[in-house]
Amino acid sequence: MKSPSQSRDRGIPEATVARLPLYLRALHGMAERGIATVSSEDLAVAAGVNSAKLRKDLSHLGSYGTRGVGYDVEYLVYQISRELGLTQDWAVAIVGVGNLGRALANYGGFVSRGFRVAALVDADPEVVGDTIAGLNVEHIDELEAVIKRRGVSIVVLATPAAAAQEVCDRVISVGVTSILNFAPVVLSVPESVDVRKVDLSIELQILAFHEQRKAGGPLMAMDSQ
Amino acid sequence: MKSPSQSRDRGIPEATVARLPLYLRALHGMAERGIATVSSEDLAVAAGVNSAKLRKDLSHLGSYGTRGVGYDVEYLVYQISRELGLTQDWAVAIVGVGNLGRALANYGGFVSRGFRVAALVDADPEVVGDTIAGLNVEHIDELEAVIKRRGVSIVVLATPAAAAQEVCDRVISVGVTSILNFAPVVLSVPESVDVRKVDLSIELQILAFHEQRKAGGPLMAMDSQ
DNA sequence: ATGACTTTGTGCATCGGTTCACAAAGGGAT
DNA sequence: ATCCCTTTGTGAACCGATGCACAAAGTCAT
Repeated sequence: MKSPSQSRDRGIPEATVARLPLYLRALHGMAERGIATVSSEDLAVAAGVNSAKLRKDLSHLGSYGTRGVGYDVEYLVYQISRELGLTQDWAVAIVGVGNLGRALANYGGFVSRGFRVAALVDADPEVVGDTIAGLNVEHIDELEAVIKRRGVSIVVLATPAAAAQEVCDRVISVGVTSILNFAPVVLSVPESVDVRKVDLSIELQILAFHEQRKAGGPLMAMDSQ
Repeated sequence: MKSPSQSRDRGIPEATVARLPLYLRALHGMAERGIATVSSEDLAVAAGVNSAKLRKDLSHLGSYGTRGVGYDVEYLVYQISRELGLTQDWAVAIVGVGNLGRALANYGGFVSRGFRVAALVDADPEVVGDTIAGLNVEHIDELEAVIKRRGVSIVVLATPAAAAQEVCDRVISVGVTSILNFAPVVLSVPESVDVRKVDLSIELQILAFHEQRKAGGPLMAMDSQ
């Protein structure tokens, strides 16, 4: 039984959660430029959203602004970081060290946000043993052992589509409950496991849809295929 | 036929558009396995959505199913492809040939969907002139010329954050209206330009949020699994 | 202190999207 | 043809998210 409760409501809407990292990014930029205080209007512009939405989002975390003044940049950075769980350090494993896996391993954006690439794993004997981004690539046979040994709690799947489900099952079997999937397949996982997916070709297809509409529109019979 | 305009209702909801590529992927898999006909229930499972949603989505394109039977796989592939604009070929330019740009250039998922990487562009003299994925890397000074010469209509930004807005402005100046942005910045563009963004670290942050909550939020309730 | 001014936090109307649940439409058997 | 079975397509209720608009709460100047 969950009462509305007078304290912090822990039921933060998904849509809000998805925008918090955006605010955080904008705030980091401001902190770097020495801005101490920011209004919802300015922060909204920097994050590319509208100010009412931003205020409502922040209000889900608590009442951290000062009326007539705005938000303290440092303080807000801390509050959002804490809410997102970025005040602790997360060990991430990347499985699949092809072009994409390599790019992810070298991507600076992770480290700067409390994420630490703690392991690289691949099946190809050609790359196992290589050092990428300062890390030794380990063999897929070691997958479970590596995950346990390094305390990995988030796994990034950058394998070929055909291998993704099996790797997924295996990491779940050793307790991983958060997966970021780049393979173009629908993973089937238990309820308790969180999967987010990024499909590069899907994004392009959505762009193509809109582009087509702009270029031709409904009554454009150029489609003489 | 229908009241307003006799043609297909062109107002397809965004949420539906975003799922069409998912259905398409599932259908391609089925076609390969020789499945001729599929029910909304089976297709929904394959695409990872619920069947009512799938039927409503498809109903926006038209009435392509047969009651009591299901959908013809080949026919549905064609209809969705056409709707998404994948029956034509799209020339894509990738700007920024770092780790990520390279990964994208080599990513097979594009080609297989009517997208053709038509140009690679970078600012670093070290990589300009290299051949990657069978393409010559051209200098950023040539950006506008290359885009016009190759008929590029979709640009993928894989540059450092600091360079993204300038490149964005320049490609827009030569008529590009669809941009896929991997740089962690909010691009400012005219109304008429479509930007989709993929931010790898944002996805991880969302996972971290949920992971933290699972692991025991502020007041851990410890329910007995 | 007081009043003018700024900006937050939120109640409320609205909108788009999801899900339910069922009538309508087809196939196949007799 | 008629009946039964399957599955689509969709009206309608529901649900979460968005955006407006404003009272409440603070700052600053005098």
